Amino acid sequence: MGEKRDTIRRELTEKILKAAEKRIEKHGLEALRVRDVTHDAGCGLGTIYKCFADLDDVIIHVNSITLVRLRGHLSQAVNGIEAPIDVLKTLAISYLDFAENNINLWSALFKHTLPEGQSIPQWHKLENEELLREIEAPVSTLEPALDKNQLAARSRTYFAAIHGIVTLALEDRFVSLEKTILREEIKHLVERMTALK
Amino acid sequence: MGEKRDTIRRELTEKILKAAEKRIEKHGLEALRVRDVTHDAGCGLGTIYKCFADLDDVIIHVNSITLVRLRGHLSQAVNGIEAPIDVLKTLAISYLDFAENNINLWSALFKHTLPEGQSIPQWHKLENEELLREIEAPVSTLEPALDKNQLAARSRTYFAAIHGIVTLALEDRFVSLEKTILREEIKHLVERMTALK
DNA sequence: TGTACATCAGTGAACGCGCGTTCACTGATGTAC
DNA sequence: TGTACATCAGTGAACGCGCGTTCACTGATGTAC
Repeated sequence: MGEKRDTIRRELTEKILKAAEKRIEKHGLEALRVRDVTHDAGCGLGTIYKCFADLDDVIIHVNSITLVRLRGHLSQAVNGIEAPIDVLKTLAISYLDFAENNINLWSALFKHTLPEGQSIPQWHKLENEELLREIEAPVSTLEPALDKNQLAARSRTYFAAIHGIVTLALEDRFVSLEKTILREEIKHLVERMTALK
Repeated sequence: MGEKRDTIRRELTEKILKAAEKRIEKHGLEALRVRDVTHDAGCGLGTIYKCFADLDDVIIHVNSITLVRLRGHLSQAVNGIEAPIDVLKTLAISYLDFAENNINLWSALFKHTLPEGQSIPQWHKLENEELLREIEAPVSTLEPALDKNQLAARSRTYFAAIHGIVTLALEDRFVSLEKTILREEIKHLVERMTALK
C-alpha cells in the first residue's frame, strides 16, 4: 500500500531539511549548496529533487520551520506575564535573543529572495504575518480604540521598529553597539512607543 | 605629464559608476553583471579592472554615491524647519520617499555583502554612520540630558526603528500596507518616540 | 619641431570553476495470481 | 506462501551555462634628444 514508502520519503525529507537547517545556521544562507546538503543528509545528489521542487523550495521550508521556532520562543517567553507593556518588552527582547542565538537562520528569513518574476508563496507570507498575532493582543489592550485594521497596522509598526533595531545591530554595516546598551534602547523604545498621550 | 591620461581615466571611472548605478536601479543588485556595465559604459570588458579592484569595489562606490544623495535629500528636506519633532518627522518621511523612489539603489545599500572573511571597508562604514549625524541635532534638542554616547545610541535607535518600518513596507515579505496608512504610522511613531514623559 | 623609442591604457577571447538540475539506470519494494 | 512481473525511489555522472577575472596583444600617448 505504499505506506512504508511514504514513511521513508517523509524521513528523507526530514533529514534533508535538518541538514539544510544546520548548514544555513553554520555557514549562512549564501553558502548553502545542494551537494553539501545531500551529503550531510546521507543521500544522493538527485534525491533532493524527489522531495523538493528546487533549492529555493528547501530554503522556504527551512524558513518556515524557523518561523515556527521563533513564534514558539516568543510565546513561551511571555507566558504568565500580565501587564501589556511588559509583554511587549519581553517580546522585543526575546526577538533580539532569538536573532542573536540563531543569527544565520534568522537572517535567512529576510535575505532569501526568489529569482526575478517569482514571488514568495502565499502560505509562507501568511506565516510571516502570524508573527504579528503575538503582538496584537497586548497592543489591543493598550490601545482599545483601534479597529481591526488599525490594530494590524499598529502591531506591524511596532514589530518593524524593533526588527529594524535588531537588524541594524546584528549586521556589521554600522559600528556595533554594546549589548547592554542595545537592550536598554529596546526597552526604552517600547516604553515610549506604548506611552499613552 | 600624464595629465590627459588621468582625466580620461577619471572620466572612464565615472562612466562605469554611472552605468552600474543605472543597472542596479533598473534591475536590482542581484542582476548586476560586469559585461552589462562595461557595455553600457561603452568600454571593454577588462577595463573595469583598471578602474576598480573587482565588482564588489564598484558596488561599494555606487553605494557610497547613493549615501551622499540620500543625505543630500534628507538635509534638503529639513531645511528651514525649526521644531525638532517636525524635523524628525520630515526626516522619517523623506527617508521613506527616497527609498520608494530609489528602491533598488536603496536596498543595495543593505543587501550588498562581501565574500566570507572580507569586511566592509572602514571608510564606507563611517559613511553609513554619517546618516545618523542628521538625526542627532534634533534629538539632542529634545533630550538635552543625554551625553555624547547616549545621544549616538538614541539617534541610532530612532533611525533603526524608521528604517525597519520602511524595509518591511518595501519588501514583499509581508502583505503590503496602504501608502497613506504607512505615512500615518511613521508620523505617529515619531510622535510617540519623542514624547517626553 | 621632428624622430625614435618606451610606456601603458584599453581590449576581448579565453580561462576556469562553481553549481543547480537532469536523466538513464538499478535494485528494492509492491502487486497479482 | 511462493513466483513472476511492474513500479518507482534513489542515484550520481554528466550537462550546461553563467559569469567574474586574467592576460597577451595593439595602438595611442608620453618622453628624450
